[in-house]
Amino acid sequence: MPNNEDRRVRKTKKLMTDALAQLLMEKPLSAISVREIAELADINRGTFYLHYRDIYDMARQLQDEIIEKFNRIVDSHTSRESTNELFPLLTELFGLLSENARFAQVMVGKNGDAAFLDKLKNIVREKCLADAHKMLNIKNSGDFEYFYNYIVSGCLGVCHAWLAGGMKESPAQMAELVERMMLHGVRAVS
Amino acid sequence: MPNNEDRRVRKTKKLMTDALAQLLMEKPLSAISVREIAELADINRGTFYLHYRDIYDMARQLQDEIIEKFNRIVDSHTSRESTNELFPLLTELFGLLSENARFAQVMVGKNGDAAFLDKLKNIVREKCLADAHKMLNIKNSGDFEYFYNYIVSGCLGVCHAWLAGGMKESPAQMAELVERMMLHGVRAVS
DNA sequence: TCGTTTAATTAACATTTGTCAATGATTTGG
DNA sequence: CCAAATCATTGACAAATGTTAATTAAACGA
Repeated sequence: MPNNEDRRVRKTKKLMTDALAQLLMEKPLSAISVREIAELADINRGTFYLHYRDIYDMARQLQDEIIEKFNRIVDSHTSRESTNELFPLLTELFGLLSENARFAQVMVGKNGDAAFLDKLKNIVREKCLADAHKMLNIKNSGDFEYFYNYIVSGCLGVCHAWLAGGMKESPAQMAELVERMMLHGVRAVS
Repeated sequence: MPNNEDRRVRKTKKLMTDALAQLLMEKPLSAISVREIAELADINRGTFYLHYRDIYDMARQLQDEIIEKFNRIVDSHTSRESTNELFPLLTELFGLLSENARFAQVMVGKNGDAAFLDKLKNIVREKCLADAHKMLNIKNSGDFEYFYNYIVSGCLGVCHAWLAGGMKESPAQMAELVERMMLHGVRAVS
């Protein structure tokens, strides 16, 4: 039992997923039809609806698999007394992206889904805000909300650039770069 | 001649645009149908297709109107010998957002369109990269691409937070805040 | 104001999307 | 291996989407 799903389900889901990944390389989700996926995956069109409500539901479920892993990583780095070690957390997160690059690359890019980015942002918000205050050494300012958004969105932009550029750097290298930018800003780096 | 379009076109386009804006307040573009827009705007469904190919085409055209204005503002601040004055440019851009808040707020948010953000980023890339090197005082590093993405995406995240929060601050206040974050990072602010 | 031009409506149509019951095929647990 | 359960396929269907030609209505220029 390699999974707790029926082997047939795994097979057809993989077929559909591969088809979607292929289609996403050339057009946005909004231009992809169920019929296309079914034809490319060589399955009956009705079969699609046994698993997903529509194209967007399919994308959301695939996203949620990544989100869940993202969540677990963040949890494992904030629960244990929060040593405030940013680098190991970032390294793991970049590793997660590279392992799921096929979809993450699209979902974070111009053909991507803003809701996916929003979910990622909210996870960070809920779980890292306390730490963020400490780490960033921000005197409790009314502008904190903007600082937070600047940093988190900036990081996601870097993730996108990394994925789009073919992930030339290692997760550890990216973690180091991002940590420095977060803590000291761009100018202090170089 | 208040516009170069037929008065009827202006009227129906406004009806459709208002209907879309209203619908976008409660659901994403992918959940909005042509039929809904037509009913809400009280026009014939076929009339929609005289102006737009589909919902996404409509959104894209509305985006492009904002993009065009964005472009003009950036141009007017980079063409004239580029005094490198960031603050006036940012102030105008935040002003543009506030004037088009009804759509900008959605397009930048979680129900938004990643392609819209991508276009904005690319405008900045094409027109501000030279200036950015000077302003940010970055020694030509291989990581420049990441710095650039961090800053631009960070700024867009701040724009989103500002729009989503009801635009409590003035464009000038936001310009000042963003300028400081861009040049000196978050930590140096507060 | 009048004729011309252009847009909006209507109604019919083809295509696509989503749903469903019946059937056939495969997996799983025993 | 067998039987029960689960899944995929098929074909039919309703609803939604997109297209079109003919008609009606409105705006424009002179």
